[in-house]
Amino acid sequence: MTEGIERTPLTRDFFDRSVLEVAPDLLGRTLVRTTEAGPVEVRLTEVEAYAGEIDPGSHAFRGRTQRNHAMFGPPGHAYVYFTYGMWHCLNLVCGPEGRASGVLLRAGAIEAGAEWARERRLTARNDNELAKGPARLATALGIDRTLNGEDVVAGPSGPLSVLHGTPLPRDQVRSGPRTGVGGDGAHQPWRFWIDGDPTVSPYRAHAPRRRTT
DNA sequence: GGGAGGATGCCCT
DNA sequence: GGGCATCCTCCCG
Repeated sequence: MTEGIERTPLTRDFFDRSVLEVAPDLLGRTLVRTTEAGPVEVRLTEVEAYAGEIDPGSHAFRGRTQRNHAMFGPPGHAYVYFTYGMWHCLNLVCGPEGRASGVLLRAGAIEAGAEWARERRLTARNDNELAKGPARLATALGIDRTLNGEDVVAGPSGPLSVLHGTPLPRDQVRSGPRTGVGGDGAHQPWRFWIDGDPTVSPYRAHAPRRRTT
């Protein structure tokens, strides 16, 4: 049982950088969610960068609103949103403060507390599917809007924190277009994932929804 | 394994 | 009232 740097939290400075630096650097890091049920740990395998008010794909593109205000706050905090009437997704706010940039956590591998994750993700056919997709990741970790604005670098005793995890060789990082982003933001290669990892979610290009009667 | 379509509620215009 | 940084089921191969 080695107590090395792997188990120490990331610092505020880690997040106080450009989102395009932070996003790939989050791969391989450990996200810890602590509830009364027990802690669940996930090793991040897929993320997407959202560059705030200059990014047509970002929730902050049209400025500050009641929903997205957490993105405009200091880096190292959570931005949790509710979507499609059913799902939550988790972002980590990056610097500098006021730019409203953030990283969407899209997928990961459950490394501890899998029994709690399985209880929340009854439709998962195997453990690779527990956190394969942003809403699945949030569900597996029991994340909802009560965590919006939560400090994730305050320390491992909080409800949500990010640890150093295992360093990832740079040549294992791949990048490509973001999933589900259309319009002017569609072609930016701001999705990052670990090459060949079985927990990375399938890529789906943005498709406009057809009208339903 | 993959494409189509429905679910479902909140936010913003 | 339209659209959503999605997921699940059904159906086809």
